[in-house]
Amino acid sequence: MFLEIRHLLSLKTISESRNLSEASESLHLTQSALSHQIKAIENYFDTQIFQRQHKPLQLTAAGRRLVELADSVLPAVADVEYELKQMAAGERGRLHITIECHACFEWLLPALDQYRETWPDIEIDIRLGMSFEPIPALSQGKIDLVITSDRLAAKDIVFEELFNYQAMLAVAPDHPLAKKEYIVAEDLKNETLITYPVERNRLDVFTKFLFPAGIEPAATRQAELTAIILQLVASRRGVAVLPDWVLRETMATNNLTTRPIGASGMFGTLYAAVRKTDRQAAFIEGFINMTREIHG
Amino acid sequence: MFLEIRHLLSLKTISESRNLSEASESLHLTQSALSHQIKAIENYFDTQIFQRQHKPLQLTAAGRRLVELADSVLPAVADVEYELKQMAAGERGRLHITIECHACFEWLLPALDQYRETWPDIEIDIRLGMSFEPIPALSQGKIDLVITSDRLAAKDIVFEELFNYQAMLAVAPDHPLAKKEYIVAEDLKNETLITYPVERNRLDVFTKFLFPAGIEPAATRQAELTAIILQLVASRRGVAVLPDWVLRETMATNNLTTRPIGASGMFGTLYAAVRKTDRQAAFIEGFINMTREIHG
DNA sequence: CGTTATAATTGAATCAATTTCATATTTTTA
DNA sequence: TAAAAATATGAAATTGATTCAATTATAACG
Repeated sequence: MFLEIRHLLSLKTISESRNLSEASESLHLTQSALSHQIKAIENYFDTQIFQRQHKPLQLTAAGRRLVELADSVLPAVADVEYELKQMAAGERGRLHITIECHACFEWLLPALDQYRETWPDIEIDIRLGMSFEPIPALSQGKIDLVITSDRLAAKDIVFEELFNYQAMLAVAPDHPLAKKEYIVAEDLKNETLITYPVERNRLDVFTKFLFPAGIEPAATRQAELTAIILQLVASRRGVAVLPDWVLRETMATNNLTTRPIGASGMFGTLYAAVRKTDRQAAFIEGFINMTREIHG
Repeated sequence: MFLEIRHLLSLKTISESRNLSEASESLHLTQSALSHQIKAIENYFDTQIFQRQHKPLQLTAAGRRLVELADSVLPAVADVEYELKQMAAGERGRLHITIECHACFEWLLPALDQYRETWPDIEIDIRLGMSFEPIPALSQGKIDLVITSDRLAAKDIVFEELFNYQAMLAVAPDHPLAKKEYIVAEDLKNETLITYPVERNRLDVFTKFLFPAGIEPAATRQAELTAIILQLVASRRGVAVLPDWVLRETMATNNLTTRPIGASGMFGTLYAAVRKTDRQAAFIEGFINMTREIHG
C-alpha cells in the first residue's frame, strides 16, 4: 500500500479547486508541497493523474479513479474520527449491563428508559448473568457494567456503591407472620419460601439468615418474575424475601405486608462494577449518578 | 484528519494477530513501531484501542470501530492501487473513439470486436464527431482517440498513420461512366451525387475534386448508412465517392463498378490521433497495430 | 510465591519522508 | 510579445515515523 489518506484528501481538494495554489490554501500547505505529492503518486503508479498544460487542471482516467476512491473513503474516515471523539468524550459508547439480582429489573428497566433520554447515543443492552462469571467478562470487555451486591477483588475493576436496601419478608396481610414485629429463622420452618430460580448460596435469605440458623423452610418454589412472586404471596401460596424497593411500590396495589428479617434487619448494598478505564467516562458517571438519585 | 491508511493497516493486522510482535513481523516493522503507532492514535483520540493487561490483545469498542473502518477502506484502496497499476501497464484503460468519416464504421466495428478479445479490460466507446471539435476534446481528455484524415497541428497530440486509401467513384455496372477509364469533374455535372450527411467542405470529393474544377453535380442527396448509399448507387439513383476498402468487399455482392477519381486518382490517409501521453500505452499501441494489420 | 520467559512500553537517536523556500519553467492573458 | 499567473524543481529544513536499547509489565513455571 502506497496511498495514504493524505493523498486522497489532497487529490479531492485539488479536483474541487481551479488550480493547485487554490487547493494548497484550503489544505494549509504550499503549492509546492502539493506538486511534490502529485509527482510522487504519478511516479509510484507510473501514470499521469492530471492532464497538464491545460488551464482548468483536468483529471485523467487514473485521477478520476483516485478521486472516486477519495469520495468513498474520506467521509467514512471522517465519520469514524467523529465517532471516536464522541466515544472519548463519553457521549457515545456501549453500556452492556449484567445484573445478578433478578429483582433489579424492577428499578433498572424504568431507569434505563430515563437514561436513554439523556444519552441517546449509548448502546444499551441487559443480560442476565448466568452463563458466565460477570467480573472476568467485565475485565475482558464482553460487558461494561455489572450490578451486584458482592464486592469481589479484581485489580482493573472498581465497585461504585449505588444504594443500600433492606431485605423484607413479604406476606399476605392476614398471614400469621404479618402480626410479628420482625421475623426470626424459625418462623419460616413451616412456610413455603418463594425465590427467584438461582442457587441457594446466591440468595441472601439462605446465606445470611437460614443457613446460619440451620433452618430449612417447609418448602421452596421458584418464580422468574417479581410480579408472579408477589401474586403468589398475596394469594397465600408462600412467603418471599425481597428488597424493600420492590415492595414499597407494590405493597398497596398488591395487598401485601412486609416484615423485617431478624431483630436488627437484613441489609445489603448494590454496587455498579465497571472497568477502571471506563470509570471516568461521562456515560458511566451518568448511569451511576442517575441510579443514586433515583434511590436517594 | 489524523488517521492514515498505515494506521488502519496496522490495526487490522494486530487484530488478526495474537500479539504485537507477531503483527509487527507481517508488517515488516518492529513491535516498538507498532506500540508507538497505537499510542499515537490513543493519544490523539484520548481513548483506549486495546484492552491492555490481558493476554489475547483485546479490542475496545473504539478499536473495534477502527478495525471495522479498516475492513471497508483497505480493500477499496488495494483495488484502486491494483487498477492504477493495470492502467499504467496499459492493460486497463478507456478508449473513447471519435470518427470523422462515416465510412470508417465499415472497418471499425468489426475491428473493435476483434480488439475486445485481446484487451478485455479496456472500456470502448465510439462517438460520431459532430457536436464538438475532436482534437481539443482529445487534448482535454474527453475522448481518447480520433480517427481522421486531417493532420491538424496540436502540440500535445500525435498523429499515427493507419493506412492509405483511394477514393473511388461507385456506379452501377451498366452506368455510362462505368466505361470510362477514370472520372473527371465534368462527368459529374449531370449526376446525382450521394454523400454522407456532413458539410461539403468536409468531403474530399468537393474540396479536392469538384470545388477546384468549379463543377456542381446535377443533384446531391444524403444517406446515413454506407449500405443505403451502395443500394442507391446499384439501383441507379445516383453515384457516390467512397474509399476503396468499402467497395472492395461489397463490389461483388452489391453489383457495382468503381472508377478512379481524376487521371492520377484521389488518395487519402487515415490517422489515429492520440495524446502524446497516451501514445506509449499498450492498449493504444494495440489498437494502432491491429488496424494497420487489417489494412496491411 | 518467587523466578524466568515473553510481551509491551518508553525515551532517545536515527532515519525517512514531507514540506518549505527559493528559483526556474511553463502556460495564460492582455 | 511581454507580463502575470500557475506549476515544477532541487536543496534545505522540518516534521514525523521507525528503530534501538533499556525498562516495565504480564504470563508461565517449577
